[in-house]
Amino acid sequence: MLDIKVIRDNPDLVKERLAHRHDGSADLIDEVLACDETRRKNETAKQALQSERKSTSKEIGKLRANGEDSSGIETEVKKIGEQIKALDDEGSKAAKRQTELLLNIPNLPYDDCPVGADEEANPILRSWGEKPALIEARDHLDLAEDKGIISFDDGARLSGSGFAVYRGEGARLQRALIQFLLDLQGRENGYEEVNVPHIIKRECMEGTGQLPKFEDDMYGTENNEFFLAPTAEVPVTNLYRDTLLAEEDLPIKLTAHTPCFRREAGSAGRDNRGIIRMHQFDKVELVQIVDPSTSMAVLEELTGHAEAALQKLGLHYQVIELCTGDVGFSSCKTYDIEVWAPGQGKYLEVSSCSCFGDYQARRMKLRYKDADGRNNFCHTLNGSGTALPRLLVALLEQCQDAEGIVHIPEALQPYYGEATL
RNA sequence: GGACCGGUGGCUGAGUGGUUGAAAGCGCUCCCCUGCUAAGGGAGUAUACGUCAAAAGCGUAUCGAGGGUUCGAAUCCCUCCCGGUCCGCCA
Repeated sequence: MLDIKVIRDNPDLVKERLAHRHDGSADLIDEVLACDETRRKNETAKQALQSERKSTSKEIGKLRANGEDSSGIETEVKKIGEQIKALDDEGSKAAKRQTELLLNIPNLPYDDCPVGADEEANPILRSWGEKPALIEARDHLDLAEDKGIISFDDGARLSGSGFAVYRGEGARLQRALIQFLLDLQGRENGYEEVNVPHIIKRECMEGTGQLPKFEDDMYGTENNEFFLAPTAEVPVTNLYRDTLLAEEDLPIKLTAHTPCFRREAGSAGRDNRGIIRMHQFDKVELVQIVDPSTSMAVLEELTGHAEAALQKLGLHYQVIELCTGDVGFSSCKTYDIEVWAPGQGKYLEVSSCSCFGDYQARRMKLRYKDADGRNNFCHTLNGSGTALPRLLVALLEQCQDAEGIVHIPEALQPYYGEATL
């Protein structure tokens, strides 16, 4: 969440930056400030009374020890106690409201973030590779059906729409991609591979900013105490929730393969052909926890690591930057990597590489002690590894030949074991 | 799931209602002494928030978490969480 001190000190700047998001969040700032003021006023008054109670209570102790009468002071202190309680109630009401508001206010877009209203305004930064020359690219659904590798009927039988079953070579191909990605990021790029629970506590979801704002998009269990992870970013980043790191521990680099579960409420019909948008999909994630001074450089590095996977596979892609109106709730700066899907005739987002600044770190109390012994909030970065279904779409559609044979990229062959599918 | 025992500062560990934010030891930091493969002496050693232009200072809170009792709680009561051990169950 945003630092209340920053809001307090630069309310106009905060409002101006939030206004670029076009989501109404800037309007909440005045109420936050009002709560903050009430809270602090009450706290100061309360502390003065507590101080009085403390010293007077000690007097009582002395009087009693000497066998003297203390009933007069006792009623006095009791009154102070009641006043304290009243102030406390009012103060904590303001504090609660303040937190509630802050949890619903998004991160400030970084100051070099391109200003724009929506995704139409996202600039394309670069592209890599060439669109494969194909007279008529077949859709991944055609290819998958022909080869019998992905079944939506099976998925529907088990779980309904939005679920798929990968069979035979399809299951194996996806597994090969996962291992390829984990080895690339783990062994070559120096990330620690972790295997984490997929069912996680509410506080984890709040830590990384999925809750309370996006509760409807999550699968919950048991009175919404637990949630199915919508992305590995949640459990992986929360590994360090409420911890104090040493400066030399940074950066922490983690990679994980997990399934991701999303309700995708309200997104029916949008980009959802085939396996492009699923309720459950696999992903290989990258997370770095870094010293704030390095976070922008790390974002570039992280994006490079995600790009490296596509380059090794020889898949054509482009990198765009999200403008202020499109950048995610917790993110202050985001690059999206979009891979070319000829069967769809468009680019598909496979990786979203974001810097969250200290926004998540504040929510989850993730700090480090610097060389001067001061505690600071870390910056968290999440270079979304790669969404497997979309990668699979791109691979099938880009690597097909005129006969519908899919030529497995060389880098993947050791994992898949065949040259064609 | 059941039973019992625990959860105190970086660590070990005192402390069962009144100057205890917390003894002692260890560790760590700084200083002093000492010419030698070591020892001794001294000082310091949590975090958050509030107050302040800021630092210092001051104040408040924090002894797993949250409630309660009380003039006053690490200490008593309730709920929950976590750990250990034993039993049951189990991929």
